[in-house]
Formats: sequence, C-alpha cells, structure tokens
Amino acid sequence: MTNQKTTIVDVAAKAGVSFGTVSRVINNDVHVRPATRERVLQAMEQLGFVANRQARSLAGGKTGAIGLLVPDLGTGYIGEIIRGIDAELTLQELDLILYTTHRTASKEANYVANLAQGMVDGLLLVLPRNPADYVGTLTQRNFPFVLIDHQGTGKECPAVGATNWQGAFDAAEHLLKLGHRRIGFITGSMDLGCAQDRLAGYRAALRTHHVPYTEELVYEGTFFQPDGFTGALALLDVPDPPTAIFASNDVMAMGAMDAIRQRGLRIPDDIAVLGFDDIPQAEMVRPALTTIQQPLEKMGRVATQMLLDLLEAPESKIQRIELPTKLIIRDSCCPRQGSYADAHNAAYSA
Amino acid sequence: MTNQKTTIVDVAAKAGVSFGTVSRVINNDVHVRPATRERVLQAMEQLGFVANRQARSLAGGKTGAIGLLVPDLGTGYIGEIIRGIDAELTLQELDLILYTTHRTASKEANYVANLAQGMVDGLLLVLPRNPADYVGTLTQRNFPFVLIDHQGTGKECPAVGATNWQGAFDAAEHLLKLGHRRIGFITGSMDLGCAQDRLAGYRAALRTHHVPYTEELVYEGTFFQPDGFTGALALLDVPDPPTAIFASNDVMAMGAMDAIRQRGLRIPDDIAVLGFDDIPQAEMVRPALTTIQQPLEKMGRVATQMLLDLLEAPESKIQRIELPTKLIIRDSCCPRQGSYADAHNAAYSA
DNA sequence: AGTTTTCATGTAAACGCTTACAAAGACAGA
DNA sequence: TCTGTCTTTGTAAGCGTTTACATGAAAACT
Repeated sequence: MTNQKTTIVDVAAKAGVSFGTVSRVINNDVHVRPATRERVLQAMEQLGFVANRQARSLAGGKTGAIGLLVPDLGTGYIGEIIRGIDAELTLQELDLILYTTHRTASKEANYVANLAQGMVDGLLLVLPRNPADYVGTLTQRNFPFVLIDHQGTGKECPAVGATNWQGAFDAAEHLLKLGHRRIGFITGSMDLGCAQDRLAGYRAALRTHHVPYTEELVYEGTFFQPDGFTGALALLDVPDPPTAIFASNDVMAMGAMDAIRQRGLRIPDDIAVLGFDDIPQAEMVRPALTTIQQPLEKMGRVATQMLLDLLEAPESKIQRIELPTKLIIRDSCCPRQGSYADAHNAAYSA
Repeated sequence: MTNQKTTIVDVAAKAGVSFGTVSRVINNDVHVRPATRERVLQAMEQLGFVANRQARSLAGGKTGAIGLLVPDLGTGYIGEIIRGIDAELTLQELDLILYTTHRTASKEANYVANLAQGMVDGLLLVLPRNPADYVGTLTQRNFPFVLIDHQGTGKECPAVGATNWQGAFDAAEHLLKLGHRRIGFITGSMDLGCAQDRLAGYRAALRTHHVPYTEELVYEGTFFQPDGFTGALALLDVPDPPTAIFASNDVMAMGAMDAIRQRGLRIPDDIAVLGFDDIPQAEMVRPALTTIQQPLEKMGRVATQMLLDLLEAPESKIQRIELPTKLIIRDSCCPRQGSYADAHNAAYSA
C-alpha cells in the first residue's frame, strides 16, 4: 500500500535524476535511456508511487476518466449497458465516473457542462433526454462523446443504438403471424427517439399485414412498470379488447402480465404478451417472456470502443451504429385461441 | 453551456475584484461583503463559470467525489445498493467514481491504493474480498471509508450489513415450522463473512428445533446462479433427498428452481425453495420466491450517510450497523406434503 | 582533431485553484 | 483627532504534474 504522499520529486531524488525525467518515464517518453528508465521504475516501485490524477490533468494531460450519464439505475436495462462499458474501460485502465440524472432534463445539461469542464476525457450518454441542448457545444468544442440508445432527431453525432423500428416490426409481425388481429401497444416515453421508432415499427407491421391501426389500442406509457399495469387494464377495457399486448419494454410487459392475471385471464392462452429489451428478468418470469432482444451489453461495449477511437483520433468521422435486435420466442405468446387456421394463413399471406 | 475556459481570474476581472475574493465566494467564506459577493455571483453567472475540480482538489481542498468499489455488476443485488448510494450522494452534490474489481482480490487492494491517493474524499466498499489488506492502512491514514455487507472478521471498522445470521435462522425456522426436516442448504462463497453467517444461522435453527445437521445436505456454492442449479441437482441425488432447499441468495435459488423443474418435480408441492436477498426478480419469478429480504437500497443509503458523517468528523466513533432482514413469504414454500399435522405440531413445539 | 548533429537530461513556467499572510479600510473608544 | 481593533480585500506561494526550451554530453560526420 502506498505511503502518505509520494511525488515525482521523491522518486527523482531516490533515482538520482530530475523530476522531469520521472515525468518522462511515467508518460513513456522515448527520450529516456533504458538504464535510467529502469532505475526510475525501481524507485517508483519501492516508494509505492502513484501519479496524482488531478495534477496530471491540471497540467494539461488527460484525466484518465470518462463520464457516464444515465437516467437512472432502477431497471436492469441500464445495468446491462454499464456492464459492457465497464468491461471495455477496465481493459484500458480508464476510470468511470457515474452520474444519474434521475430523468431530469435540466440536470443532464448541467452535468454535461461540468464534466466537459475538465473532469473527464470523454462522455457516454445513455438515453439522453434532450441532447440538442449540448451536442452542439460539445461538437464545436470537439469534445469526444457518444450517445447510447438515442435516435438523433437533429444533427449527426456519434451514437450507437439498436434497430428499434425493425425490432418492433418483427415483434408485431410475430403476433400477426400467430393470428392476432387486435394487438394492444403500450408505448414508452414518446419524447425518446427509441419509443417513437418502436411505435412506428408496430404501425408498419400492421400496415404490411393489412390490419387497420386503431388509436384505442395504443396506450401511452413512460417505460415504467406501473404504466404496463394500468395500460393493460385500460386496453382490456376497450370494446373488442386485444388478444395480444405488445409493450415497448420488458418491465412494462411484466406490469401488463400482473394486470392480466389480476383480471383472471391466462397468459398466453387468453392474452399474449410481448416485451422489448430482453432484460435478465424476462427469462425468469413465468410464463417466460417472449421479447425483442436488445444487445444491451454489446451496445455498451461498442459505444465505449467508439469513444476510445474518438479519444485517439478526435477528427475521425462521426458515425451512428445500429446493432440488430432479435426476436426471442419464449412462453408468453401463442396462436390466437381457437384460430390456428387463421394464424397459419396469416403467416403465409402477404 | 459554459464557455471554453473560464477561470476565477476572468470572473474576478469582470466583477472588479481580485481572484482571491472570487475564491472566497466559491468557498462560502464569511469574509466577503454581501454587495461584493453579489457582484461576483453575477459575474460567475454571466460567464457560465464552473470551478475546475482538479485544480480545487490539487490546491488542498476536497475532490468532491467518493469512490465506490464493487465486485461486479451482474446481479440486481449490487444495483440496488448503488441506487441507495446514488440517492444520498446526489443530495450532497458529490460525484461517484465506480470501480469494478471483477471479483479479483488483487485488483481490490490496488484500486484502494490509487483512490485513496487523492482521487476521492472517501471510499465505499461493497462485499470486499480481503479488506484486511488495506483497512489497516486506511485507518492509520485516517482515510474515511465504509464497508458494505461484510462481517469484519478482524479489526473494528465502519461497516453496514444485514442480520445475515438472524435472516438465515428465520428462513430455516420457517421451513421447519412448515414441517420440513430434510432441508438442503446451498452456501455462498465461504470466504465472505455473510456466507458464513448464513450457514451458521441455518445450523442454529436446526439445533433449536432438534433437527440433526448433516453435511450431505450442504452444498458449497459461490453465489452464482449455476451453483444453484448444480447444487440442487446434487442435493436431489442424496439418499433421502431434502423436501426443501434454502439457497444463500436469490439467484442461486432460481438456479435451483430450474434444476428442480428439470427433474420433473413441482415447486413448492414436491420441494420448497427459499432464497436470500429479495432482489427484484424474486417477486417476478413463478412461483414467486419466498426469501429473506435484505434492505439493499437502505444499506447503500445508510453506508453513504455514515461516510458523509466521517467526512465531516473524521474522528467520530467507528460503528458497525446491522440492518434487519425480513422473511418475505411468497409462493415457493408450502407445508411438507402429506404431513400437515406434523407441520402444525412442529410450529408450536419448542 | 574539430565541428556538427543527435539524444538524454535538467529547468522553468504553467495548469486553476486554496490559503496563509499582508495591506488597507472602517469603525470604535479615548 | 489619534490609536487600536476588526473586517474586507489583495498578494504570493504552493498543490503535483506536463511540456517547451535550454543545456551538455556523446556520437557522427569531415
């Protein structure tokens, strides 16, 4: 364990060189004689020297940390992404500074301002609320950052996301092919690009299969579990209620399952339920939830790699990567009851 | 959004004072005339000034950040704790620097060394692996830290945990009162204090109810889901297999449930399953898992508060807080089959 | 051998702030 | 009005680094 306060000056004294040389060793400067380097390294070892991060970054170097801004920590969703980020960062010996905005847009801009002001070398923004407020400044100042899971509505900027539209399309199509015609949809927070895309994917699937879109079957939620519960209740109350409910994320799907059960209906026999995300719980819930898998951990990894690239070559071309989603079929959906022929037909028509 | 680089000198110029006065305003020094303070505040506002953290801490102040060391991010377990920590920290406008040791003891000591070397003002250590390596140094240097969920086997140090012994005792007793006599137990990583305590609680309950302890009913796991699976399989294979399985945490309990189902047995009718932690999934799994609730989020909060106290009054008395666990009865346990009378008797005998 | 080039090393200034100390006002008591 | 005290403000040094520049020694030329 390191001693109270060992500075490069101490190391320099011990190694019999000037502190400048020590600094060069730390920074892997080529202009150090191998023998000298060795001597310095030994001194550092013996003294248990650890370079002071604050001083390094103040003096113009890098901070060795990247900032991560997330809306909250409530669901497994963010956790998965963080795992991916953490895995990549650990490889690079970079620190992770975590900020939770608690879904407050104003805090978001605030944090970004603070962080970009020297706390970190780069920024990872998960599910940003209103990135428009700061991406401009960030880009202009050439500060490296990557958006995760956000469809930039405006400017081009580095981002990684999933094929939300396609995923929702696949999900809805799966239900359609199972013979469902009345498919309830519970949206996410509609100010988020991903939520919009999922709704669009759902609508597109209906259109493709010539099933009319009705607003009464769409309930606007906010990605939280209670919305799934109340949403499902509302959907079950419409005249000619849906035979399937597609929720924009897994936790809302689970909320919906609770509501359906509370009404005394069976899943999937009476109502099919389909989610989005494939969080760990999706597999454990009973019946196991059929859902659209988002490669969350991978999104975290890829975003981090992009950021690291940006850190090395700040001028490299901005890009937006969309990772493919995947339909995971489990036990929460089955063909529409008493209409297997229908389902079969639907699956192979247009 | 803040401009490129605004320093206290800029603010001072704008406000017509010296930079020293600006610094005083930042640090809420009493020796500033109200009018002057106001002027400085305005200048700061107009310039969008944000004090540079690195510089502040370098110059002797606090870093305004606390470090959090966790073993991993895999299970919801840590996530819950982090939520509590984050909630408290946000209130204090402190930053969170997150480190993942990936369950490597050596990394742990390493990180602690680095962090204590000026990166952060205090340290929160979740499920520390071998704290003995560094608590000595930390204490000696009077560096504020709090251990979360670790039974300090050795020295006294600030820590918060749960009543693991009592929790396991309650759990085992619950099963005993339901009439179970052959109760399988799957341990956690036995190098962790909490795992030891849980085993001890289980044994104590057996003893209290005059049920013999047999080693063949104890399977040593490591807190990961696969251990639950293989553990349950092993336990079902012993002659006169258990009628109930108590796993040292929920994810292992879920692994056990999978194994039991795979054997074609019903839960809870054929085998009762009981977990520990009450992670969010416990409620969602079917049958819903009866478990011992650990107040994880609260543990995070309490630990953070302790750390904040320590930060303010470094000399305050060390303390170890144990938060009570609670038996949460759900659907994964029922009286031992065909022996309700037994169960009833057991419940009210010594 | 003398001169230039190269490379390793030392030195000083700067990064943006805190803080002890000095200086200058303000104000009271005599 | 003068002295002493208290309060506000300015100033300089220093926190532990990096980095541009200067220096000196060794190596490579002629």
